[in-house]
Amino acid sequence: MLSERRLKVLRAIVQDYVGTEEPVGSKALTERHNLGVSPATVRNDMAALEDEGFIAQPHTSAGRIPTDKGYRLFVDKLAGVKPMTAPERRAIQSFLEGAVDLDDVVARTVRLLAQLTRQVAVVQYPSLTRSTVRHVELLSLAPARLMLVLITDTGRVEQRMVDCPAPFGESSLADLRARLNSRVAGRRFSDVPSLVEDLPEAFEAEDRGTVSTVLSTLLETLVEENEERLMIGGTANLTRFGHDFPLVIRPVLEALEEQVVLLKLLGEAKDPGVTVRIGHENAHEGLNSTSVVSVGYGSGGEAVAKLGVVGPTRMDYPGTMGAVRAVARYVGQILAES
Amino acid sequence: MLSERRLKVLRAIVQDYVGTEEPVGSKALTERHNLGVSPATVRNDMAALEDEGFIAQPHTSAGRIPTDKGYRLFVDKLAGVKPMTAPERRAIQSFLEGAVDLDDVVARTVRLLAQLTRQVAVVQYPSLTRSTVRHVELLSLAPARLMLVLITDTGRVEQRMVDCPAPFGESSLADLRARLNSRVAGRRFSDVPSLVEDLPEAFEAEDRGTVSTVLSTLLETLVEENEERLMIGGTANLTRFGHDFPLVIRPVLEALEEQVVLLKLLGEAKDPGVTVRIGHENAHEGLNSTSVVSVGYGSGGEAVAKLGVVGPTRMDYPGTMGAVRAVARYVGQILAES
DNA sequence: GTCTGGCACTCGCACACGCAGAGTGCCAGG
DNA sequence: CCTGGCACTCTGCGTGTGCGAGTGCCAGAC
Repeated sequence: MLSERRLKVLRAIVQDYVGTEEPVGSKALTERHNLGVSPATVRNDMAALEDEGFIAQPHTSAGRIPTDKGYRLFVDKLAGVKPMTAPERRAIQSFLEGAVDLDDVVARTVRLLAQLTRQVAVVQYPSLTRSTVRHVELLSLAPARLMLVLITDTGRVEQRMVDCPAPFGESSLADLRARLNSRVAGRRFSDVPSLVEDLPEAFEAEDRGTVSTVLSTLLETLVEENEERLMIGGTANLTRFGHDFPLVIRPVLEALEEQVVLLKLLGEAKDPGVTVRIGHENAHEGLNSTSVVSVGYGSGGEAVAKLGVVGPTRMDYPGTMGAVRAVARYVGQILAES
Repeated sequence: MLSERRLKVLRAIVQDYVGTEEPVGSKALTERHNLGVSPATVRNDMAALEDEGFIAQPHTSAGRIPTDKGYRLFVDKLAGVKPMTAPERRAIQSFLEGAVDLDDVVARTVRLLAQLTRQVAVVQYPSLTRSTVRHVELLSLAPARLMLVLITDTGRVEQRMVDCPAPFGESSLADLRARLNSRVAGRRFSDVPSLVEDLPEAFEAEDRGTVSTVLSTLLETLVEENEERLMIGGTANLTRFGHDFPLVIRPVLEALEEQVVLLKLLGEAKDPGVTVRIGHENAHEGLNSTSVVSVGYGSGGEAVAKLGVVGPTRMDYPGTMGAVRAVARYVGQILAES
């Protein structure tokens, strides 16, 4: 077990390194933090921390930098979440309040997060699978062609074309529309399949084919996981990454373009609060030199999607976690209101 | 006026520089292109080209690189558009054919363009202002709250909440829906305002307020220029930009995040064919070291939106122009079919 | 007139060298 | 267990030098 002072040393190293981006040595440490001991003592502590794998030196006779494991300890034990100041909160709120629709909410959230954290922001659209149906609309485009429009409680709209096996009359259409809505409106997506199962039976034989087609299209839309979309922003902040540029940011940019990767990344974080994944804790190789700070957000009490930021492992964890948490909270409020 | 051979020299310089990314000297030129003259002669030609401002040397006694003006001449006079090969065309087509909805078409187009050109791809969503209305749907969410859904011929769906000044009955709603659609379905957006102008008069006094509100919301949606969206991709290709990294790509990334900037950029290109804007021809400062190759595309004969790529001024113009043109053509086809 | 070969010149780049500064590990003493 | 001291090891930086690529110009050939 590490002594109290060694933990303090680790914390000081992380803080200094995050601030200066340069390996920190024993002398600088004692000067900037009043640890009450001499550099030599700190050196011993550092040697111990290095043995345990919390810090490392890039080259012999250079200062130390934290390892992923060191950051992990720092995040878990040594640092809290830095809450936003009152002016910051007000700024967040007023920035988000101007949004006119869901796209706009997401877009503003991305910009906001990117600006606050000066990192790359990722915001997942409120997920279909966990939200509820507000309305299902059916439009007749041609005798045997319908358009299915699904509206969710988060304001998201999905539409699909449906080619009917047989022409479908206006009255049947109105009937189906009414029945469908009375059953599924306000219900959770996951409940929909069982709720509409027996619906075709209520129709004439000639219409059943079409009804079934409509229903299966609806179900497809609901479960279509890969339709989960997200928006990213603040990629210009990657240029702040470090000095050894191209090699580091290339894979990051590539990973960011693979939405599947990002969705998986966000999805893996099961923690109800703010989740931090540091360096190699991220499964994707291109993100091995980054940390991902994410959190769920939702319109009601429950989380329906994730948002977060991607930045260098050398980041201001307390500040970033505070910003991410605050933004998630306010986005939730905005979504609940609309 | 420049002699024929001098133009050939310029062309050779551009081609070599694009290939090698290094300043090209007189000796290398005569070796790689059979110009039929000696290096000394080429040197004289190069001096002339430099006097005219088509090429420049980064440092005394280094080779020459083309200037923006040089690239301009190259694009205008010296190079054609390199058509795609048959296999490439097939690949484009089959890649785009799998798309399920408009978002997917745009997303696939972006990926495709980025891969083909190895540059940053930008695709504007089919613009509202030039397309036609397929259907307008009105849903009652609460006694005095409606949702307006607008579906365009390009498959785009826009929705807006409408708060009514007074409760609005189901029958009035059905009436309004029917009247609205009979007037505007299939019409161009620009014609809609005059077509619905007198619509409130057909309703009872108590409903007129709501009808007017709905109409103004509809018109707002139609003209809302800033709702023009676009998708970008292939930003990882920026890492191929050059050696002097951060300084160059930082402003480019920033410009790419400003959708307004990009939309203006695409909008400025009035040419019906492929438009190329080189270096300082781009108004935005951050893009002064990039070239933008863009073209309009559309579902019918007419262009409804733009797409293009952003890359270093040192790019393969014929190939890029070919790829952009080909992709635009096939996207147009796909949109027309759906 | 135009092209060519030759020649002297200019730079940028890569490499070696040396030096200062920061940081370390270790040890003996408080 | 902490501290001061000491010898050692690196990195980074500035300087100097040689090499090679490329240029401009000029006199002569076609």
